[in-house]
Amino acid sequence: MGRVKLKIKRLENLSGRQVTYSKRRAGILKKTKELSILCDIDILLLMFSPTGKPTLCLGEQRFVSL
Amino acid sequence: MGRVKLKIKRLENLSGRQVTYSKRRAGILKKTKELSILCDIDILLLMFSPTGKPTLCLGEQRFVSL
DNA sequence: TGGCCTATTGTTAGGTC
DNA sequence: CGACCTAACAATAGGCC
Repeated sequence: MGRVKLKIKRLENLSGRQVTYSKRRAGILKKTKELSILCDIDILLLMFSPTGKPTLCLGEQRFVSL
Repeated sequence: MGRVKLKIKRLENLSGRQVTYSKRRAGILKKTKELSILCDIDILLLMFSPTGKPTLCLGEQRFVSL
């Protein structure tokens, strides 16, 4: 999606990785929460930003960025 | 998306939850892998199906359904 | 359950502030 | 870094096998 189609390979630019990370992280967190509610299931999601900052998501609970 | 807009609330029908789980799980797993590759980061995703079957995904590695 | 199909709605790249 | 905008492209609900 987006104005241009991205090839799924490592983005060479750090700032580009951070911007893409922030945007896509929001989308994945949203889908994760929706799935946990729709299907009434447990989901654990832990990811680290390109600079190492962790984000933890436990189902429909508010996600925690440490 | 889809033919009809779904309200984000628990699906009352078990078979419906399983079908939705299967379809959306595939989408989330895809996005998780893309993000780990694009941004060169670590991601851990663990989720349980409506019947309790776990799926573990570690970044770009092939996901493991136990 | 899983794959295919397609109308519809959702996500996001690039840019600006 | 986050919020907002919007054109493009992607995910998916429902249906059928």
